[in-house]
Amino acid sequence: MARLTLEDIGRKARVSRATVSRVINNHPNISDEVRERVWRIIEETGYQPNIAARTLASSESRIIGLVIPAVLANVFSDPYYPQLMQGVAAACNDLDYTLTLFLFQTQAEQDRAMKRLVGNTLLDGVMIHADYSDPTLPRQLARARTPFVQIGRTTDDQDNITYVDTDNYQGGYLATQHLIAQSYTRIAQVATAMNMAGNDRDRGYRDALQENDMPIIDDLIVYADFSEAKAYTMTQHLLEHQPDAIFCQSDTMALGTLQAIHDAGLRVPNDMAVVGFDDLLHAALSDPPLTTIRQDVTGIGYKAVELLQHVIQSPKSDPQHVQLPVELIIRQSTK
Amino acid sequence: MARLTLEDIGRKARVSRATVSRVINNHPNISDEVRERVWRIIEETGYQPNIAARTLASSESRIIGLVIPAVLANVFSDPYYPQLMQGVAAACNDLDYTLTLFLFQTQAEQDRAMKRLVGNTLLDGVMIHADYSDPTLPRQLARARTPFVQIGRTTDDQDNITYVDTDNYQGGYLATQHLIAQSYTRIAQVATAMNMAGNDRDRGYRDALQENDMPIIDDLIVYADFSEAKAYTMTQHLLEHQPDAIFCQSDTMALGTLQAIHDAGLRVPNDMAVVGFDDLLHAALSDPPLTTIRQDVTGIGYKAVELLQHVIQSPKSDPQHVQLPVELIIRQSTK
DNA sequence: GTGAAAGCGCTAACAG
DNA sequence: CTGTTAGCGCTTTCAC
Repeated sequence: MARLTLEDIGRKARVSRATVSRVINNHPNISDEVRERVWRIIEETGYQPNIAARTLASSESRIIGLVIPAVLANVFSDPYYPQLMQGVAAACNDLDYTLTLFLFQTQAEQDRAMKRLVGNTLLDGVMIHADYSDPTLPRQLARARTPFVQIGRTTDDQDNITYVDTDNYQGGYLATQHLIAQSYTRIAQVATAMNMAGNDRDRGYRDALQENDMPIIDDLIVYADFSEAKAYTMTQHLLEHQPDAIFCQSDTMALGTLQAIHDAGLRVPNDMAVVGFDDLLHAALSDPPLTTIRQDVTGIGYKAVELLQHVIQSPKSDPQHVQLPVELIIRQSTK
Repeated sequence: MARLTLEDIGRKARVSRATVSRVINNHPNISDEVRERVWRIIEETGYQPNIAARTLASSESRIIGLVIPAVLANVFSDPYYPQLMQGVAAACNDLDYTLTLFLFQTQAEQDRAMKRLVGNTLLDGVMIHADYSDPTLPRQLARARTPFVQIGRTTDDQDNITYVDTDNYQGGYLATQHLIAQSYTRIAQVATAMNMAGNDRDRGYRDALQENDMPIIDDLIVYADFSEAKAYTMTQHLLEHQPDAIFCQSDTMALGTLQAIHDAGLRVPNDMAVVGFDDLLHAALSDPPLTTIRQDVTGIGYKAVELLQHVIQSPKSDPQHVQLPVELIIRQSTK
């Protein structure tokens, strides 16, 4: 059987195609009787509107895209992305959007697919996952007037862009404050460079120290680009300067740090406290279980869709900047 | 500026809209001169065809869907899904499909969204991730004549359905054969029930034993529904029957098994060998690193798209059943 | 409150 | 080889 059209439903319900369309789209000014009759036929027949036709006529598809750029896709084994996508998917289900996923592993792949993305009349809008410092995609989208929101930030100026992000500053601050409260005095940091999340966490760390009149000691700050191996090495350097606590900007790095401390013959938390960031990975399973900053990744995904919906509906409204709260999770790696 | 249409390009290139369409769709019988002129204008203007219009006119969208049903989404913290999606995404990029993702967490969510999926004129086809025994979705899709392929299998009869799957049988066989080759004689199994993957792995286990004239001992087979905790408990029972090796149907369960063995005061691999399955999770990081069966999850995702493309292009052709090879990865949990 | 009719931008015969 | 024309199935004025 060929697929039903509005015309067919109209015929069966003895009304015009236009009326059926109105019923489906909940227009006012339809008599209850007709409305009911039409809905009954629709249910009976299992009629489904043709989305392409609807999109063509109304230039609204209720399809949105999630873009995960090449640089980031490598990290995809991390539970971060699955969680993010769960949040995005949940919001799409709730708000009746269909989700398209653009996942790139190489820059070449991304460039090739960019066209499908940027000039795309099919998507009502897109969410792009941004970190590190490449603002190309956001710029292209802005130029093409495609509504979009950013998840995370680039180091670029972001004032005119709507984004959701974890409150990284607060995370760094809380972690450090917690260590200070436990009377640690030489609080080191395993940081990351060249990304906004890291910058913000670092600012939180510094502000917490300063507010407590504690010095910021350059020797107690090392950079480890998010990898466990690098964190291991850098922690070894750190130990020469005798910290009594270490704030790691990610749980993955904290694992390397824990290992380095262990291999140096020191005990956590007795000789050295460690705080991580994320509470995604093995934080609870590490030895000892890691005190860390939990970020609400699912919430970020959900919020991104809500923001995008807003941008789609009111393209002229002011850009919004949402920071989702973080939470200090105290386990056994600090006293 | 309003978006360009075929008509606009035609005007600029001094040809009809139909000709432009032909150029874009690589039709033969276009003079090289016109072809070149049209392409130049397209490049210059950055023209992008309207996908909705194209879909409406041709009833082909080059959009496909990936469905991950409710039961499975809970397990989403597992790196299995990210890897699968990487494969799917890579294939979509290569084959020029746009990917839509349907990710459900609850049955209610799924039911509500089902309509968007099943009668959907927008999707050329869908891949559904199937395991456990719910054949509802495949049936609905078949009824709606939506081209689809299955990733994994249900316990339902699947002869008339195209699917990709890991060669689970071979995995169970290889794992067991490896243990036999190492001269273990009382080889136990931590299995899972009610799912095809588990059934197949179990068959491989049994066949390997039988081919080597070794008895299948019921007391040496326990069931642990994929969870680490359950595996821990069941392994404790197992130990009463003095196995000298244990094949676990997943790495996650193997972690529980390792723990139980450790807590019983036994050493791996000296007192007891352990083989896992997946090589996804913490297999290489466990203590000791786990001998396991590696499955090519990314490959599964990639293959699923290729199969779907085939089904879309030749709906009448015979269903295909693809089993991807597995690989025995030997680490320190076996001698 | 409902119908008629004009398009949305494209593809695909059918002519020539 | 290229242009003309008729839809694809829907939304949306504009009448009544």
